[in-house]
Amino acid sequence: MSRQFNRTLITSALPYANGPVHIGHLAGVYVPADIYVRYLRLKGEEVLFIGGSDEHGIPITIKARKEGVTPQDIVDRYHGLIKKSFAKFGISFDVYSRTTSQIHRQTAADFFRVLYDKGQFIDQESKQYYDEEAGQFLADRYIVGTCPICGNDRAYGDQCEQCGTSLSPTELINPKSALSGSVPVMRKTKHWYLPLDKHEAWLRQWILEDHKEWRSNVYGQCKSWLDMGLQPRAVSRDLDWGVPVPLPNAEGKVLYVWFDAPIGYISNTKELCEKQPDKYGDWQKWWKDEDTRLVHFIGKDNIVFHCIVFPAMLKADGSYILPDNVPANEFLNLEGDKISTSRNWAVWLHEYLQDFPDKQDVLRYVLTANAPETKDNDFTWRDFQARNNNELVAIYGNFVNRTLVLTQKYFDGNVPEHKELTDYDKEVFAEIENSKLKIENLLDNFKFRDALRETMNLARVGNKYLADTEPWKLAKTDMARVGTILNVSLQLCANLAIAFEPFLPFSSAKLRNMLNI
RNA sequence: CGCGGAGUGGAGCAGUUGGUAGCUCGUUGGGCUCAUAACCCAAAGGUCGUAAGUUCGAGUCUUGCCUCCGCAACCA
Repeated sequence: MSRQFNRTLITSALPYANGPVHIGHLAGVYVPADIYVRYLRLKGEEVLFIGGSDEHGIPITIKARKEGVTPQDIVDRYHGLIKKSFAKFGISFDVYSRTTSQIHRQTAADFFRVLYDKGQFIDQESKQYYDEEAGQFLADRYIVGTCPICGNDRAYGDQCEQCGTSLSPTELINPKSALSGSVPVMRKTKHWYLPLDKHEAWLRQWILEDHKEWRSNVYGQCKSWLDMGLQPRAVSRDLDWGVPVPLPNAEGKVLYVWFDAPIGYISNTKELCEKQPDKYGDWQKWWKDEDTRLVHFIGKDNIVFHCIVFPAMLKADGSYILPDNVPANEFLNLEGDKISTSRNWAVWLHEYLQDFPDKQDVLRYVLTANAPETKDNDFTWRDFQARNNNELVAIYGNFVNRTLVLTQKYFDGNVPEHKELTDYDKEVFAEIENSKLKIENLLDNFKFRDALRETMNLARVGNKYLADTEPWKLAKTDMARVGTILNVSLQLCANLAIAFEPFLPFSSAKLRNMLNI
């Protein structure tokens, strides 16, 4: 865990391209990932930040069917919107691509083929409901019927939401397809499975023994799965939207999105490296060199896929490195209610950008200060306003403003030289150095909320310094001392611009511009 | 049914191996006036979801229960 690496590969969960992205996505995954990446870049480390849209899977086909357009239309629309939203918020991906790209389809198919040739899959026939009208097999979720326990007539094939009972589709009374409303029939189908049970032993050692430092939510979830015993997991689906299974006699079969999507991290890396080999080098050094540190930023709903399934896939191939950490966040609620795309209960990023143009840093600040790192948190507009007014503007903004105004007033905007330093002045510099160490330590441990608070404390030091030294009074008697005080304050501002850069990149750019650094 | 995470002053969060409960915001009072909806100082405010247990002593350990979120292997 404390070993040294030469470079870091950061991935952030691929957002599913069936809708726009909202503040929950930002708070849970993209802002923390971006802070971490910017921090590593500031330290001069070699780092790559991978993002992209997840564009396959059943829900996209259903949305397309509903709207009477093609799945490609749907993902084109949302991929564009999502990519633009992230760019506007300063999420500094080195690449943001998509799983419908040619290079991804090839990479995913090759990945499957390698595992197949190595005998890493088992295949198995099963019976499954088929919608003859829609012409496709139905996932449990898309079969609706009456719950045999409570009589709810809107129970799903996997679960009744009214009584909470988990069901199998065959238990439903009067099952109907959620797609067409027709009565589904049973059909035989064949699928390939990744036998996770065969990977259990090393997963157990790797996670439970070698990665005790993972966050408690992540570690606990993994332990739970391992203790229950892993089962083979299907990696293909009967669908016409996805990466075709690269085998003869596999018509109508595509790779399961959860097999396909994480490979997107690899194909997007490949795409970037092949486009700019001089800058990024060979993609394989990022995925197959033991000196590379791999970190996945995700939400809590993705833990099992990133900690168990994807590592098992990588291990089954044998030539890949495994993630060193998976800092998963919990969820963000909105005004006391869970965020929901289907109920349209969310703050959509593209709408925020319209309502609050050039206020990206404010949202980045609020979402980090209240990040759901250990439990679900609530986002409220009241809190948003309070944090902006009372913290961001009042503490940080005001300190910078005070310093600049005083410098303008007494030294025509030129940086005054400092004379002899008092103990207090030296204390301020010591405080800067001390904060730097603390902030770095917190960021190294993915404690972004605490790191931001510590950074804000440094701005507090500045306000207190001005209040205590009172340069506006000294201006009448001792201009040299005033110069020293402002010199110290300006240096503090410069350090704040750097310390805040990972959190508030737009503000820092502005401040550096003002300070001419 | 099961498994994981969480439940700490008005709000949001910390609380390392058990030993007088901390931080930010808000509130109240004071100071200051260079400053952007200011800043600085001080105070009030919590028997740590609940019931029991272990202990000289528990927010911190054990057990039961309640609430919220996630997972539960074909939603992503």
